[in-house]
Amino acid sequence: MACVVLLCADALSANDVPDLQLRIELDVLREMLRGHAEASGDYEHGRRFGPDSFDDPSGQPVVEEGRVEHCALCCRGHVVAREDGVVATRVAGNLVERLYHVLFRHVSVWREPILREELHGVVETPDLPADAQAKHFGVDHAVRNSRHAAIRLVDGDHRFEPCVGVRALAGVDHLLDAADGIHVFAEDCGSRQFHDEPRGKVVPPKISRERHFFQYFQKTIHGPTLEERAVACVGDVVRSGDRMEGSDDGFLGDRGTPIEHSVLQKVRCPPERHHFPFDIRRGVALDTGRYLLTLGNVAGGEPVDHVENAIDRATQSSCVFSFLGFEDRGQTAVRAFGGAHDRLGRTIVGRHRSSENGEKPTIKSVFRLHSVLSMANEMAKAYEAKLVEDGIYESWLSSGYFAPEGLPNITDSTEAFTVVMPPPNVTGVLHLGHALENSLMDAMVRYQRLLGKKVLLVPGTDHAAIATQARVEKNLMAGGMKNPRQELGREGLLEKIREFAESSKSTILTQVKKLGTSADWSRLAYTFDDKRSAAVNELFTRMYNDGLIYRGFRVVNWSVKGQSTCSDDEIETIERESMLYTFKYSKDFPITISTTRPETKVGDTAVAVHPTDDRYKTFVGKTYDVEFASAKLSIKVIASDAVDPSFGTGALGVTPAHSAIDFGMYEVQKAKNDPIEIKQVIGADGKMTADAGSVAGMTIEAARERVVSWLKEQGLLEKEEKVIQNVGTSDRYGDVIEAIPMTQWWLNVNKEIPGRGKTLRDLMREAVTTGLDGKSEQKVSITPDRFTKLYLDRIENLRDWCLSRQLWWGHRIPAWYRKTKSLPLSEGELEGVEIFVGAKPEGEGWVQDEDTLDTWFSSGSWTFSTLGWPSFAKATDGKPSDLEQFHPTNWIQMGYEILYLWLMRMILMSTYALNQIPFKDAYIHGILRDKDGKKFSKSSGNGIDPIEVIEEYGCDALRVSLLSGNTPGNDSRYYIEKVEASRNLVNKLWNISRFILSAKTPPPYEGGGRGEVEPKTLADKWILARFSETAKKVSLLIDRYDFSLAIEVLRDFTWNDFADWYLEIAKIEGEKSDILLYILERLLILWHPFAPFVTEEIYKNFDSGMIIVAKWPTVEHELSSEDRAAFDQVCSAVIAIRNYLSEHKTLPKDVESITIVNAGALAEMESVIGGLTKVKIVRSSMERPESITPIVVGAAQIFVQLPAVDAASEKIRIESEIAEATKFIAAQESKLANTDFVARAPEKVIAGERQKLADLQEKLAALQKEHAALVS
RNA sequence: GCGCGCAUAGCUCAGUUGGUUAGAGCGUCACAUUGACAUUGUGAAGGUCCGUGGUUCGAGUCCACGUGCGCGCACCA
Repeated sequence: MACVVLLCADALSANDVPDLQLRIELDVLREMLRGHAEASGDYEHGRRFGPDSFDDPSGQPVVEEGRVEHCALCCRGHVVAREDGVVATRVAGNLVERLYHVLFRHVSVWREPILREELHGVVETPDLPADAQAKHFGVDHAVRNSRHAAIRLVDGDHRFEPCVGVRALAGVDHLLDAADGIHVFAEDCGSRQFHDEPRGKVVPPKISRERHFFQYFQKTIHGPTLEERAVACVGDVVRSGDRMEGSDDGFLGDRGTPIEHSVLQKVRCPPERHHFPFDIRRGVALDTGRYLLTLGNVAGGEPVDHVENAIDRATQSSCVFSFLGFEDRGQTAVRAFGGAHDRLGRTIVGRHRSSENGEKPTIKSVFRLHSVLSMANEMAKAYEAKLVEDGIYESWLSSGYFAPEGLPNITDSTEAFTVVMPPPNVTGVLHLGHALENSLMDAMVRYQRLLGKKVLLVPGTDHAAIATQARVEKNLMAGGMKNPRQELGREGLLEKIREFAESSKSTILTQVKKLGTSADWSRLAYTFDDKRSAAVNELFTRMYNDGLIYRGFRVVNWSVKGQSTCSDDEIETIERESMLYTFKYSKDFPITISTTRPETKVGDTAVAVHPTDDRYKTFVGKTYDVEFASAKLSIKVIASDAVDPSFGTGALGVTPAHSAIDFGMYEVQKAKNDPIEIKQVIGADGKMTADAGSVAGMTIEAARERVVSWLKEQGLLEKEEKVIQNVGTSDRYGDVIEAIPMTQWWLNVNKEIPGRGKTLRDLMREAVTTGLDGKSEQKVSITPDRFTKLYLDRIENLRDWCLSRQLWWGHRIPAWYRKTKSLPLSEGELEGVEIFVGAKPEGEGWVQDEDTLDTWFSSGSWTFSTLGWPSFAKATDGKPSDLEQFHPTNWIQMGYEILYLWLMRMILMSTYALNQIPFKDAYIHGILRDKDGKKFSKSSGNGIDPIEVIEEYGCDALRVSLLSGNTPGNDSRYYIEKVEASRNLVNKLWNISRFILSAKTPPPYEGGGRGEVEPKTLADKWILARFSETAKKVSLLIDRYDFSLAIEVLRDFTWNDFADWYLEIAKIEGEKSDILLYILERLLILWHPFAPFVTEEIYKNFDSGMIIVAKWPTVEHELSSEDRAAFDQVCSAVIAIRNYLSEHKTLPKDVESITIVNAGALAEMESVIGGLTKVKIVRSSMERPESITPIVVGAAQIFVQLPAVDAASEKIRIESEIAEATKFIAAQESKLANTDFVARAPEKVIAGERQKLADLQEKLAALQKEHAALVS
């Protein structure tokens, strides 16, 4: 079995290792590490865990002879060989990580050694399999967080996070795992835990970047034989001919030059050298096969001369070396020590030059260096979102551009664009769903701002009555309280909730800002603040006065746990198994009935049958007195259409007090003047009432058992069967909803509104169909359209809305009673009570209703209560009010799960109060799910904090990843890989900009924008036209709310057209700065809605103010079809040549020349073709070279002069091309031979097809000619 | 039971009113890479567009039926 040993120099002594070869390595490695430890000030730590602490609990030799096939890396830690030949390793090491970073990551992280104490968090963990452990620690996460951790490390406070330790492990494991499915066991350091069993197989890396490195590593380190690798350890591998000369002008010089590959220097190594040499004393150089990677030693605080000595030694041993030094914080000077030249004699690594003032630079951190660079005026090598985002957001805030009044060139007549933010609940922290919402909203709003509109995004939060109260009560109960309401009382609990809500609110608002949301914070609203409360009271009062709100006795949804009613929309139905009992009330009772709720049967007052059911016809109208479980029941047999004669016995026991359906029958009977009784047997406390006979006072469950056993005793139970039943549960408290009759406040949706001639239902319907009062500008469109249908369906089945809640956290109902001792709970008590609705009435004895309003009552008024209704609805001093300017709002986004809860109520409230729709367009998005398609939720523990993602990848990357591939109304999944890809895209944009801006500083801005540019070459024309197309398309797509496609189009242009084609051509043709800047500036604007931060940061290089208020570009550049065809041909030619070279396994540098015959448009693009294919000589010619077979691109033939070509394989290539062409020609011909097609298809389509055929035929002819030549 | 959605490359998803040889990202394989970018470049492999039938000159796209998955609503006595 192949093993990888992860060795620990500190822990091993050579004597432990029987294998000589290995022992040599170990010696060397240990020496190396010691040197490393010494130099890094780490030695003492190393000693603490030195050889003495090594002790193999199993008594096995540390490494069994012949077992070890790879010796890869070294590190502090421990090695244990197990009987199965697997070598378990214990790794604490930072060296591995250092190597790892050095090898694969440029600068970036330079970790200080991990202290054992800090690792305890990791060490002290339960024994879990490694993958579970990885999950437990979030290893992937930790990997991603390494940079973040490093920052903390070098800040000098040495606060280590457990993830740092895991990070080290993860890195090593991945490296090793890359070997070949080897079992690698990683253990944490610390002798205390030494006797632990290894923890199992480590999961392979998931993140692409990491994988890439491993492959790279694997390819290069794991050479074919042990000898090679062993010898590589000795250090003396670079031949004396590889000179190492000092130089002062290396690019690591003293002039503040960017460090480039600072720690990692790439040095061309003779190809035959495939070893990784180490300098045993002072540094490490790894030959990866292509490069010799040299790593300078780290001298943590050591004087430079020490390092210099090291260099000398290193140089003597002919090991290529480089060293770096850094001065203290804030200084830009970076020094390179040592030097090296590549084979061409060019300086690769600058040699050290002592600092002028004689001070010795010391190495503190690599990361700091990066910061230094960012602080300097040049663009950093990679976009570091973390370093710029907060600053940029600050600058937006202080610019005033978030407020519509603060925007430039705004007048009263400027078109407004308003969006209200769906207010996040103040129940904790934001989740990824919020990140999606903010990305959508902010992209939209920024786009509109760039179009020059008077843009307002109103931010706010929602007190979320039930959700918040439930959360706080839960927290209190988790803290040991039994019944928070009882123990704290109304005011006490409210105080707690308020406290929680305020802290949660401030957290949330900070997070919303982190997401880059360009909201007008001066208009910040809260559903529970004074202004919004005033709007709520006003609405309630008006509706009451209009007779729409009434107090009614009704069966309501009751949550025993929450001690409150809830609306139909707040119920979540779940499936569960339950028993269906079939029985008679008594022996004499003529009809058998079924139920799943036997305990409620003590409240039965009737039995219902279908009117046409012959079985029971004779009983209808009769009343039977029975004694059921010691309760005296009077059961009347009634007929009702609601009964399904085919279900069960076709007869139904009617419990008016505890079933909405039955209550309906109760009302029908009352209306028919043939009333049945109503008898409440379940109380609000979830227990049986005094009316419940023998089960009075019992819990529901106990009562059920009791009734069932009674039925059995009496021999009344006929059948017992298991059924799957849907029951409603409270979505906040989770308990099963009981139906209980109560007096509550209701909103009547079917009553005509005085003076309007319409009901609320009518208004809600009109708003999405014809528009209010038939006005099309008062019509709400819903994207995607299918939700309109759902909405209308719901409208048709709408029932009165139960408004009152027995919660404390919320708007107290503005109703006052007089002459009541306690609040009425039953129908009868409604009478004789004086009710006043509005602000507190005059006079004595008024008591306010204890209840609060459904939270959606206040949310429903959100679009206009945030804009000043009712107090500031009118213009003052001739200035239009917010309401006049910004309502109806233009656009809103929300998830489909609140379509009924919120969208509907907003339409209701707004059409009622203002006779205006709340918004013109509603964009409905789906739910964001985790990578397995599961909903994010606290209980499944799959929650992801968007802020953490932002810290790691940047806000722009998160936004782009959430918006791309996400279509309206459809759920989407969240993948970290997607964020990574988006981060790469953002970085690409950054580097494109860096390249362009480093060539030329944008000229001063002159009002009206940087002037138009004139294309000089074909490529110029092409890119300008492509950009023009892109800009138009992006506008169109955003107008259609197709953010995903807009991003795709932008990405395609940015990466493929602009970076990969045009920028490469620009390098060849030169003198493109004007066009590049022209496009870049406008491209940044197109990107800005999606990636606001990076674009703003880059835009600083343009003297054009802030990009947030830039002008959306309109670009008009056309491309003639000839030019387009010509450019396409160039591209095809380049691709064909690359392809050809790839097929022939030939590098471009080995191609002597390329000759193009019948070049046509290609003739003037020779240098471009040469540049793009990296072939030095490209020429067009009338004469074809002898004995080469060309690539055929259109009419042109391209002859590539390879060192050697096999005629037979050429023949095969041509033949396969001929076959392919023939196939398509045949298809094409048959299509055109179809008379129906020619007769009926549009002209344009036919012409296109003909052209295609002609092109193919031309190509085929050329191919056949070549084939003939080859054969002859 | 009624209604809605989804089914396209190994994975996640795009695919605008029907019109090239169906796309992207990630992943895979091979190669390259010291002057913007290893967060890179180049090339390749990979698809019966769930099935059947229909409309049409032409269907991933429209229609019907079927299959599988998901969701909503109602019923759930």
